[in-house]
Formats: sequence, C-alpha cells, structure tokens
Amino acid sequence: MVTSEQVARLAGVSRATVSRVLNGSSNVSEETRKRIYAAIATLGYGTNILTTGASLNRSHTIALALSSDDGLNFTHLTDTRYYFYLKLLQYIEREAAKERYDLLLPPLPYGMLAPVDDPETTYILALQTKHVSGVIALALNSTDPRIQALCHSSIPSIFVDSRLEGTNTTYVKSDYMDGARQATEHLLQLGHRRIAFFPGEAISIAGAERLMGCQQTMAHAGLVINPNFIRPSGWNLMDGYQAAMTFLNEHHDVTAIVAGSDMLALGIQRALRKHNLHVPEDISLIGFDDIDLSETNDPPLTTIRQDTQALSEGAVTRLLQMTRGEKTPAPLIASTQLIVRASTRSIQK
Amino acid sequence: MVTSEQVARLAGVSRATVSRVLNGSSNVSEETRKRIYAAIATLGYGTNILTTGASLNRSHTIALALSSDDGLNFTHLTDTRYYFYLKLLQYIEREAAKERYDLLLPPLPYGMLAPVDDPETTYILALQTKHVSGVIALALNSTDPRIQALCHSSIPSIFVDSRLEGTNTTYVKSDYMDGARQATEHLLQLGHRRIAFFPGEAISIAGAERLMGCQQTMAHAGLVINPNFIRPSGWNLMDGYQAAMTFLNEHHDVTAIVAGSDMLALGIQRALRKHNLHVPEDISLIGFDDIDLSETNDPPLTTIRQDTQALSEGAVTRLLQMTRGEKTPAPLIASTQLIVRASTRSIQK
DNA sequence: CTGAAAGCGCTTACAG
DNA sequence: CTGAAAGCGCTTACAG
Repeated sequence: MVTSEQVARLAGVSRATVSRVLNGSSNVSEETRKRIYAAIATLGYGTNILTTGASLNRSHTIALALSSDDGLNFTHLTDTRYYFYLKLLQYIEREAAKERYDLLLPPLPYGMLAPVDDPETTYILALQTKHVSGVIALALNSTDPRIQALCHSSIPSIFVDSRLEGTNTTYVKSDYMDGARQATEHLLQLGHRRIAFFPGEAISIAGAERLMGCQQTMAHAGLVINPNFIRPSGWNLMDGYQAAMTFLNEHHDVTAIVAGSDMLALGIQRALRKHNLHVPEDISLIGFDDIDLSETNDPPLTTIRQDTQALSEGAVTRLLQMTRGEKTPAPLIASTQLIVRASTRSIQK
Repeated sequence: MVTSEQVARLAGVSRATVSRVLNGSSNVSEETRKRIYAAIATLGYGTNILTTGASLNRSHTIALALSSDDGLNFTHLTDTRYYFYLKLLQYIEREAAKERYDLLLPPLPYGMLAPVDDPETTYILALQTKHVSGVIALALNSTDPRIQALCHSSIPSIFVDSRLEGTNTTYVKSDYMDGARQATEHLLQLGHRRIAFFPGEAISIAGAERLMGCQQTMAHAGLVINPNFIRPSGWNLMDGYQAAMTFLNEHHDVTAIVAGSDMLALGIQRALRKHNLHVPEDISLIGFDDIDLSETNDPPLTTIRQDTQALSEGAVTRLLQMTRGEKTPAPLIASTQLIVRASTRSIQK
C-alpha cells in the first residue's frame, strides 16, 4: 500500500500539501501540483478511505434501507412486487457513483456487544457507528418502528414512495394521482365505461393515490364505479392473478382493467388467459411503472411510465444536500407519462 | 457520538481494556468485564468502525463484482437473465451478515485523481484503497480484463459460475453436468426421444456444461441428437422466446424441450403458446435453477433446483477463510435436484 | 489481568 | 503557497 507520505517524499513536499491537491484546495502552486500528480501516477497511489474517514468522521457511503418482513435488508428483493424498485436501485447507484458515494447494503447492527433493547435504537446506532452519510429507503413498510426512528434521527434520509418528512428527511415519489388519471382517461377516450380497478395495496401510498386518481377521473366523467369493480390486493404477480381469478369467477362483465402496477397486470393477464379472455380483443389492460417486462409482454403493455431517472437523481441530490448541511429540500413529485402500446384498444371496433 | 474513552472512564478502566472486552480477549477479569458491559449499555456505545478499520487496515466489507456491459456494477441486474443471481445475492447477504460483514456494491474508482491508464489496475486499486476484505463475483463476463487482474491480485475472491482459480481465488458452482443429466433422464424415462435443447449461452460455463450433460445422457441411452435440435441463445426470457420462435417456424417435431434456465423456459413457453402448443399436453418443458417464478408458472415448471443456500454459504465461508490467511480452499461443486412439477408428462397418454 | 504508549494514514486549523 | 503539529477513535504489542 503506497501512502501519501511516499508521494510527498517523491514530490519533495509535505503530506499536508499532497492532501491539499487531492482535495482540490486552490492554495497550491501549479508547479508543485504538477510534481505531486506525477508522483501519484508513478507510484500508483490511491487515498486510503479508511483513514480519511477516520480523520473526517464520514464514510462517503449511502446506506440502503429496504423493507422486508424480517428487518430492513436485501431479502425479498426478488419478489416480483419489488421489480420496479430494483430498476430504481440501478439508477440510484449510478447517481451515487457520479458523486463518488458508495452504496452499502443495509447494515446489520454489529460492533455492539450489548445492543440496546429496542430495535429502532439499535438500528440507528448501527447507522451511526458506520458513519453512513445518509440513507435512502426503498419499498419500505412504513409501520416499521425503525423508520420512524430514522426519521427523527439526525441522519439524513430520503424515502421513496412515502410521505415522511422531518428535519433531515424528505421524500421522492411519482405523481400517482395524475398517472392514474392518465390511465383512466386513456380508457375513457377509447370508449370504455365498465372498468375494473386493481390498485394493489390500497393502504399504501402508491396504491391509495393511484386508486384515488382513477376514482376522481371517473367522477369527473360523471361515472360511478361499481364498488365490486375495485379489487385491492398485494403487489406480487400472483396477487394480481388471484384477485383477478376471484373477480372473473363472479362473471363481472368489464371491458377494461386498470392495474396498479405492471407486475399486477401480468398476473391479471394470466387470469384472463385462464378464462379464455384475450388482451386487447376482449379486455383492455393498462399497467403502471413501465418495467422492462412490459415492453416485451405479449401483447406489449400499455402503461404509465415512472421517471426513474428523475426519481433517483432527485433522491441522491437531495440526500447530498442534507449531508452538506443545507436546509432540508422539498420533496420531489415526478411526473408520469402514458405509454400506449398494444394492450388497450378502442371498444367499438 | 459516545467513544470508548467515555466508556472507559465510566467503568474506571483504560481504553485498552474496553477494547479488549469488545474484541473478546480472554485476559479480562469477569468483574471488570461486567462493569464495562454496564457502562456500554448505559451509554449506548457502538464501536466506530471507521477508526477501527483505520487502526486495523481492514473494513469488514465484502465487495460485489457484477458483470455488465459498462463495467462491474449493479446495472442490468434487473435483466431477466440475472434473476437467479439476485436470489443468490440475498442468501450471500444473509451469510455475510452472520459473520458481521457488510456488502458493498461494486465500488467505482475514486480517491484517485490521476488514475492509472489501464482499467484493471484502476479497479484493483479501488478495491485496495477501500480495503475490502474480499470480493464475490457474480454473473460476470469472464472476458473482462479486470477479472483476470482480480484473480492475480492478493485480494481474496470467489467466483460464482466460473472456474477461475488462483492463489487467493476459488469458485463455487452447481454440478451443471449432473443437473442436465437428471433433466434429460427424466424426459427419457417419460418416453421422450425427440428432444430439443436450448442451453442458453453455449460459450458460458453454465451453458456449456448443461449442454454437455444432456448430450452425454442421450449418448448413454444410445440416442443421437439432431444438430438442428440444439439451439443456443442468450439468457434473457426474450432470447428464449426468439430462439424458440425460429425453431418452431421450421416445423421441428419434438415432444420435449430442455431449457438452460427457467427464465429461458418461460420465454420458450411463450413461443409455444404463439404456436398454439400447450405445455405439457403437446410438449414437455423442463427448466433449470428453480427460480420462484417457476413454481407459480402455469403450469408449474419442472426444473433442476440449484442449492442456493449451499452456494452462498460456500462462497462466504471460503472467502473468509482466505481473509484469515488460511490456504486457498477447494472449489465447491453443489449438487442439484430434480423438481418434478406439471410441465413434463409421459409421452404415451 | 491491566495501563501507557505508539501507530493506522489521513486532514485541517495554525503559523509563517 | 507551504510545513509542523495535533487530532480522528480505535487496537495491539510491550511492560509490569
């Protein structure tokens, strides 16, 4: 391991000066700066981030908080319901990398021989002892007490698909209401009137807002929704499948279905197939999210695209602002976009 | 932030002693040990891992190396072809957590103002400056020069689905040959003779070994495979779909298909559906991996299960052995298991 | 069984 | 513009 000491010696300066050029201080003469660069190059020097962190008490690391039944870790991320979040994670990684931050998978508490009793304090302590710069929470179960603790702690945090705010907490989400409005209006314009809604988890922000957007749009059009046509469920593909099977077994006669997510739509389509109903010939189907499976689906799925890029950039940017001590940024409500593909069609044809 | 200094003061001992009990040294009297525990509990102390790392020059962190076109990062992990690896990642995380190691998403090089020219050196340097304990490489493209560099470096590394070995490198994989044998024999026992093989990427270890297992088994049974019945492709669902569409357009008359992965099988099934062929009535279909989508598929997919638990435990265990300086462990070849579900059936019915 | 001291490699006031 | 010095909080020989 080559150290800054060696670089300094080779360049004929002190370690302090090496450190200065590494950190972009302006107070270094162009001439010595060059000498130092040269020394770095020939020696193949890289800053030891462990000791840098020790000196500065920061890790340049963003922790991820992911919801799961047994804590806040990576487990269950392959559940079909999290497919969209996985994509978001990619983008977040890219954005973090631009700023030279590493992503840390949710740390388990350790280094604590005598952990405090309550899990929330333990969680915060784990975050603190690792000196994470902040945390981005995805796909979380907001009933988890650790979430509340995080929100009230001094650790900067960003919540995705939530509405938690606090001194060092803000959130980032898509405009679900408007997305649902676009989906519903699209079907209305195609002449559909008997529409079923499978909003996903009606108690979640995502599900609740999407459903509300649909309802408002229907109301605006002077239409009332048959309560039987609203079918909440979980977010997994099979949840959609089962909800749709139940629905179809009751012989409901609809011409279109709005799904709370693309994954749900895939499950619903499977149920339709079981009932020998074809998309879009017999029933139009529209999803939400625009995951990559939607484009390759048969037929390609009409959906509401979330702006993954804006969401992830917004999340990282806001987090780093808080890290720098700037005042807590306002939430980001990203706009959505209707992507018309082949799973919806006009009713009169 | 409460420090060990404060704990020491409260317990009436020196920092050295606090450090000793924290690190499980035996040379501490039971009495002072208790006092220190008490102090830790009342103060809510957690070890500062940044400074611990600085002192010890280790990070207790395992870096992940993930293949992608543009480097070794998280990107593309949502590709359908990586679905199985995602599941593996969960298990690896769990195993790492048991040993109190954190998982670091692949670090981009930073802290290097004057990066060395070649990317492989840069990559190794990034790993070194972050003092990662080791790296686990998943789903990698073995042509990446960084992989070779990693293999030749002193950083302990584990490769999944590879055969790279070195001083500080070993690998972990399933017994693909035997898995393919089980799959083929299963079909043979059901009376199938005209069987098509979609092995995935024939140049990859996973694809090549699976294909070879099939071929050997057929040969053992005294059967020759029509070369037209071997259809390599990529690993994505759509790759399977397209390969199968091409195959079916040529009107090949087979009664069963062995797919190189479950994801491929799902794509193949989609193509069959397009051709109005039903599984298993018209064609038996068997996959590989046993991802969770297989069980919920319609019909539930017969497949060869990989032992995810054994693979991930084997990977982490081996990595930590190397970290401790033990001699490079032997590779792990995990056994596979035939899971019979509803996508295969006897030919005479 | 325990403490005083040196060291991990870096950064940042403080002087000049 | 540059260096000497102190500090980040921990760990581990070295003594006793």
